[in-house]
Amino acid sequence: MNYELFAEKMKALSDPNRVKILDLLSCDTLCACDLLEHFDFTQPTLSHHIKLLRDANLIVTEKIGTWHHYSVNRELSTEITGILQSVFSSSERCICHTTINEKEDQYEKVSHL
Amino acid sequence: MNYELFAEKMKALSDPNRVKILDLLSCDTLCACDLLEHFDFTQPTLSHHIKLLRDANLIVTEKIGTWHHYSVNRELSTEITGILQSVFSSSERCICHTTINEKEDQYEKVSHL
DNA sequence: GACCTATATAGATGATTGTCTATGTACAGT
DNA sequence: ACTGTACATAGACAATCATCTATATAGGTC
Repeated sequence: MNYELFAEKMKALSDPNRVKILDLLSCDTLCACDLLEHFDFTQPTLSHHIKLLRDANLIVTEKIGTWHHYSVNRELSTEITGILQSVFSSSERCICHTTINEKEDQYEKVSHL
Repeated sequence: MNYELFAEKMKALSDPNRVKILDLLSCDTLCACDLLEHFDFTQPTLSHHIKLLRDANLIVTEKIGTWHHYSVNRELSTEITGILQSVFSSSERCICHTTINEKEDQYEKVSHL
């Protein structure tokens, strides 16, 4: 697994407002103006959060005329939960199964994302 | 769900070094000095990361004499993946199922953590 | 008690983050 | 073309973060 890439996804989820955005989008595709009604911050701040979520591939955007329709990327949800469980559960490449020298190599090479 | 609490767990996972710590601990209980061999930073920095992981309840500590033995809290892993999936999948309290006025109330009340 | 080892804490510092105001861009209707 | 609306970008700023050095604490050993 690539720790950097996974940590980036987690960072995108590390703000309560962004989690709320995902939760709001989980049921229905919404535009920015619809989302904004549920928050106290300004439109540029929402735009900033949406950019971070989009960069992390957690949401996808469809432009229709002036409106942008945002929806969650459910594939990434299953991918993230899978990686999370692999982090928390023991595996062959775990330290206790490798010598000190083998270990670092493996941590560099293996990549899930 | 409580967005704040969940985001805090995600923030604890948002650093690649902390993810690696969890992965290292996932197979075996380790002490700080064992963990430190796998990183380039100093002992106080490791201590800082461990504190954040412990505060988030992602790892537990058992003191035996001078040594501290750290291990992952697997219960929290399943809890987090469950919440993550509920964020990404639609539910009854989703915006499309509630009126504008009902909605904010529900987001305040419901709590999973 | 003196010393060593394992870990935590304190305080400093540069980098990153969340938010704001101001402005830009892109499309629609008149 | 002009105006309005939806969203993005730029730049500033205060707060938070990851890291460091220095020091403290706490448990062994002699």
